[in-house]
Amino acid sequence: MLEITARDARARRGEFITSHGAVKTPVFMNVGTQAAIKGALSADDLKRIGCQIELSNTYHLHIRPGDDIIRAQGGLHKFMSWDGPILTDSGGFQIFSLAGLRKITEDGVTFSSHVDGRRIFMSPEDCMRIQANLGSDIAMAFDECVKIPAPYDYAEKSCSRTYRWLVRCSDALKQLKMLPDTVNPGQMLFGINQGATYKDLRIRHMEQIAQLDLPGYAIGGLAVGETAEEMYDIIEAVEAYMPQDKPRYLMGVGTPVNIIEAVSRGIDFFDCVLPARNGRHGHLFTWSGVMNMNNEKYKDDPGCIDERCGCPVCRKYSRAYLRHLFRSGEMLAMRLAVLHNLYFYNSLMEHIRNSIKNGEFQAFRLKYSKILDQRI
RNA sequence: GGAGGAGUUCCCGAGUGGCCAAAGGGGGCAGACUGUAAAUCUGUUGUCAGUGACUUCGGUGGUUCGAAUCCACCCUCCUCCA
Repeated sequence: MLEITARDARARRGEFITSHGAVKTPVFMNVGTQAAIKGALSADDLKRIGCQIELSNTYHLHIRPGDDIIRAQGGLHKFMSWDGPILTDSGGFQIFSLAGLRKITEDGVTFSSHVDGRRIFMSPEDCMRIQANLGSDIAMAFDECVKIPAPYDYAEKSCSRTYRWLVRCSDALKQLKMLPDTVNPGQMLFGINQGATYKDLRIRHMEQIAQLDLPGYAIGGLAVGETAEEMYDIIEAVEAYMPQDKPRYLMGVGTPVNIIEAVSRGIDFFDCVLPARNGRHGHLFTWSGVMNMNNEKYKDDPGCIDERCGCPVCRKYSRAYLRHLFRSGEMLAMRLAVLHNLYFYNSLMEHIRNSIKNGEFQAFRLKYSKILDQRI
């Protein structure tokens, strides 16, 4: 259950309880695919940058080191030394992004491992067993993230298969949680809405999965090539059919503006690789827009990244120094940039939550939804 | 003093008569990135003019329809022998 504590139009502020603590929503989940935040951040760093919940990946951890190993180490929380909530993504996105390496059937998906090429079969039941071994607080359903644009026929077939897979996921996880040695008895399953850009498919699928009364629901398969407007339209269409008292998670999204726009359409959970990946590449998010720290114009800039940012990096280091670190290929460049970007994202969410509480979200949205994605 | 070798566009370095403004790398400049096969990938890097023109391969002359490439002399550097 998502306890909703404030609303501003469709935007909601709330609290979601997991076995590793409460999550204040809207929330950004910090992505650590392989049980690590790329950019050399530790679990301690996550605390410093205001991370509420971390996200890891079923497919990646199954391949390496192996979910059995993580289970034997006491589960993912212990393994990576993070005692806060964890959501594990199912590998559905990898079905999409590793398209050249896989084959999909009703039973499940056969992958070639991107690590060593060996063939791996994963069914919805396997996916749940793996996530149960990891012991995450939220397990994501095994879905197919369909490529956009997709032929209607294919999207429809894929959708109904994803629905059947969801039923199997739900049944499998119930069984797994009843085992006496289950790693996380409080593990919850979120279902994932699909349907490419077809609103009728999206809505029909959402209606179907809502009936399973799962602890949360995600919208998947967006931000994969369609325009932002198309994405917003789909969110609006689907949101009307999502249970009010359950968290809504927009998977893989997005830019700061994407997030604000999605919150205004009723979304509560987000995750995205952008702050970490772009940070590693020198792109930094600020309250005045996005800057490329590699640019020559910063070579002698004594200011910090963003005066309005309270992150540990902005309190200490100049743009000139950061640019030097990037130009020199120093590992510290990435670390500092990712620290800043994730702090920025987490603090963006905090601002969003506060503005909803104070009834100022629409003003906040008006003020920032143009400038935050702008290049400076 | 003698004998060999080398000097190429910001740097390293390929090129030994036309397809060469000149491979490749580095460096520089810029762009992309949305449930992470990404510390990655892409573009650009003589000048001016938007197709084309002009200047450039140590220097100066020469051979040739045509030279970074061949010849002569000069300058600089390296190695070996005295």
